[in-house]
Amino acid sequence: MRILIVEDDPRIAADISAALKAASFVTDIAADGEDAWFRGDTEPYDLIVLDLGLPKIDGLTVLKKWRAAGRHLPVLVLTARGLWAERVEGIDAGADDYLVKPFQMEELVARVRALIRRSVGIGSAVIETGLIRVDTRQMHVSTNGVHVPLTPLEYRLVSFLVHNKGRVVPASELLEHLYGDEDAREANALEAAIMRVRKKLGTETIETRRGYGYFVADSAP
Amino acid sequence: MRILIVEDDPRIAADISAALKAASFVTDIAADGEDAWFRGDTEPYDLIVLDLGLPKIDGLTVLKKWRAAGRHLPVLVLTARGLWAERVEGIDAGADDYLVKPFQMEELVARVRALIRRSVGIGSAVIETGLIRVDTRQMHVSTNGVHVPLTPLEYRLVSFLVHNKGRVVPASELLEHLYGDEDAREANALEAAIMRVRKKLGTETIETRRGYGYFVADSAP
DNA sequence: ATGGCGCTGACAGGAAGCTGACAGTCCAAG
DNA sequence: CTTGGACTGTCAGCTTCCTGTCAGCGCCAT
Repeated sequence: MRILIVEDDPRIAADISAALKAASFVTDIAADGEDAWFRGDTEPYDLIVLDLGLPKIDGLTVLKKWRAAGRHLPVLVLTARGLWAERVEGIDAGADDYLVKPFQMEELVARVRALIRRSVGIGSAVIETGLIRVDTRQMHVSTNGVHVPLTPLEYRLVSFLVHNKGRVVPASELLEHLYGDEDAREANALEAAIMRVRKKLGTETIETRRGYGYFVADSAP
Repeated sequence: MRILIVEDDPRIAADISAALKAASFVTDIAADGEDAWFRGDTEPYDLIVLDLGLPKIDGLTVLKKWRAAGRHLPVLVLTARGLWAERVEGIDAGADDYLVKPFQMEELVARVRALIRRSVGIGSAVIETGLIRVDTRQMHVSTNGVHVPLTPLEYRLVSFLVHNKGRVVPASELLEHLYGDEDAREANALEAAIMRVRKKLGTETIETRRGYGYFVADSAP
């Protein structure tokens, strides 16, 4: 899962980024409205954390532009304490959730997880398919009730596929969502990762649809 | 389905081409207006993605020439951000849809699919005939509710025939739309493909009209 | 009946994907 | 600062599957 953090204070941005990375997300940072607008239009993020006070272009304006262009990805808005006007405007502009500054990182991470789940139509923090079970809060994956330790990359891969269970996910899409824009990888890196996951979770968990991508079956069709 | 990409930046052209190929389209690329004009006049494309800023002949001029010559295939125009004048001119010149640069590939692919459906008079992303059902977004084909896995070529074939259901499609036309101009094939390759599809979906799904071509029955006559 | 169009099974070249080995990088412990 | 281990990208070789070609057969229309 790849997240764009839009925040002009580099310290806060770094903090948020660290917290989200620890929660197995991939993050990019945009420090001003112009950059944010461009990236949000170009890259396929799963969520955007948007601070409103920004140089060049205001956060709300950027949000409105995205919505006008048809971007429907979840946006979590960070707003200064007590500015109710901002909040109302945010709702109108198409924000999906808010967090009032200052906030606890834990809280932010929890909301991000919930928003992403909601955006793919999953209610619970524990996602199950016929073969595996992913606890998104603990970042635990288990087969037959047995916990299987995964490396960060492996977990990101499994998590993304499970969030998109029942759908064939093209390799290109996986690459885009598993890696930030600074570390583009070749397709083979993905194949290697898939193989490593299969070794741990079993060959059947991830199916290959030759020519299309990878597929994780949904338990309840 | 065969698509002409008119774009002078080779990187962007390659990106678009890759995205469309992943969505089971066949693509050719034209890097300047002159080449675009010639190909658009010569080859039977199902859609054209047209960038406006081009060497030799301007994109709008090319579009106008095509329209003047009576070509009515769908054209998706790529326009630079904020150039409203271009947009208005594009409408006048006969563009069917726009996309403002920069954009997400997903969005482009979605619009291309929609335009192609519209051009054959189909509203939904799921096309059904009496015997089969094609989900163009997931690239799924099913008979009697059962998903039938198809190889890329097989899917392209079925997709094209289903988009043209109720009409006899000559073999020559199939060849032109299933393959790019770089990889021309003999007629027998098509026959082999037809046979493979029939093995998977049933002999009745594709009828042979000897001397004329192939035919997929429409469900609602 | 017969010529030709279309069908079919076999085969092979090549592409897509898999796998094991290896090495560079990063981080934590000493 | 050094060392060791975990993680992961890259490479090379291999396997599997896709698909075009060929050769031969069957069936339809005249």
